[in-house]
Amino acid sequence: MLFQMNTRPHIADSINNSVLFNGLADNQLAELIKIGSHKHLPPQSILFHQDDPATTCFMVIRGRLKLTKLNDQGQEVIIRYIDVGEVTAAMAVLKDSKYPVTAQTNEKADVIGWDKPTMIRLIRQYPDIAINLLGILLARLDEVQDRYLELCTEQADRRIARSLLRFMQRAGIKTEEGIHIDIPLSRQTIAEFCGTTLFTVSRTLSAWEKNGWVKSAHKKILITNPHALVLFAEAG
Amino acid sequence: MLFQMNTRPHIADSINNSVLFNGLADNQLAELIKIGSHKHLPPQSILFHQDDPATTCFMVIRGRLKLTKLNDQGQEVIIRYIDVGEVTAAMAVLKDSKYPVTAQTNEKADVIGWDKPTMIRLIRQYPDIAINLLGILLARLDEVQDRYLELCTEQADRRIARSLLRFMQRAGIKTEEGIHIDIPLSRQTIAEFCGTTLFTVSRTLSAWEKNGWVKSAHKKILITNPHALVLFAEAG
DNA sequence: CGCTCTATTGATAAACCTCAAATACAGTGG
DNA sequence: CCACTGTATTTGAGGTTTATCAATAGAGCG
Repeated sequence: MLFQMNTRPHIADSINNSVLFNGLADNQLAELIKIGSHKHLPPQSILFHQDDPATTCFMVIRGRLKLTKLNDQGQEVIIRYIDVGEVTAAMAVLKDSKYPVTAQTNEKADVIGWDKPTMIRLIRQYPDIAINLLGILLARLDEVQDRYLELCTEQADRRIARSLLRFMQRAGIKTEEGIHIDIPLSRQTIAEFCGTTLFTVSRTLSAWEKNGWVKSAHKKILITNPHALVLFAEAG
Repeated sequence: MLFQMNTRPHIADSINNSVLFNGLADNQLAELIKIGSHKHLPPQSILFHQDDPATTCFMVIRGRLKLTKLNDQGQEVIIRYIDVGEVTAAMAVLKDSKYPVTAQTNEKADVIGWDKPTMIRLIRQYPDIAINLLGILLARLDEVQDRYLELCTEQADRRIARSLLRFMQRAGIKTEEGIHIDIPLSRQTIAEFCGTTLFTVSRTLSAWEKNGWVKSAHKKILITNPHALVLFAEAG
């Protein structure tokens, strides 16, 4: 176990810093790493599809998962991103529950999966996991409800601003030029996240680039004036 | 306890049929009824406000709560309804978590509240409660995400159709004329539920009334052709 | 009966989507 | 290194949806 933790320090770190397994001892975490099924995902691959929902709970060890939903016409909407140390398909734990979302990668990623019986056993063994899971779900419910409110009441440019700020909070890296968002974000991707079209996103970002609020180049976004963006998002 | 259960059969029924307390024995339920703080809510009253989030978990015993969110400009959006036997503000259980929504009544309602220490004690005593709560949260997360998808990708009339169908599922009563929705639904209310305006709802319902799909009269909605509504919602 | 809240309907305008065409960019294989 | 190819992005024109505003009518309630 120690060997594993030394050769793959990122795995132990991810699990150790995860909210789900918060409170567990080191040897318990090592056990988790051992019993989980490790999976490497190449870029643009699908971990599970909404038409065939996961029965396994996954934690991201490296990279990032994109959780999406498709409607009848095949239009895609981004529900959220799952970062390192975060879990998805935790509902595989619960009997009779389906959670129709699709998880895919933009860039290569590694995940650990624990199947239903294992998760149930884990929860019985460490009841804190259930409590942690409750907290995670509540945070996500709250976030989606916030975005639902925004989608209902705000217009596209403000939703785009809020989306950028959300991405910034999740994956922002400070540079001397500004805050760089460390996710490859196409116009299409941003549009799918906040419910608009890539054209509207393009026009809006062009305008903000003229204002000096952002700088963008092919899937890379740099926020040069976060303050202005916040003011715009909140007050118009 | 038996006395209480006999004089207020609806309370015991509500708790007994609740998902949250599923699996608990009768005497345990009676205990819950006893230790909870009972509250009667007149129509149009606010149980808790998003600016002052609840620290108590509430279960609806009679009537129905409306959960809403307000944005900066005071525009209201309906997150969901909490029916008899359902709970809200369950996050009061978790330390450090805030859940900024407003719970209010349209018509008079009764609720039982359990404060944070009580809920924590209950969960420790009956771990099934945490599992049940997980299931409830997952179902709600899924529902909001569905509506998020719809709001992103579908236009107003189809969202209205889907909203009516959701209300029908929750509060539909079969009559010889059709299915009556047993919630007072104004045009404004429907609009706040699916992210449009009362004018669009009014026009849409007028059109459907001409089609013979629905019949409506002052906050009362009767769905006379559910099948047509389903077809319209799914296929356009 | 009058007051207030709700609903209808029309006219207008704004936001934003759709489509088209041009340009820029990244990666690939010669 | 360069042409080639497919993907991203930009920008414009035009059209549709839907919000906004206004004016009126109806329903419920004291």
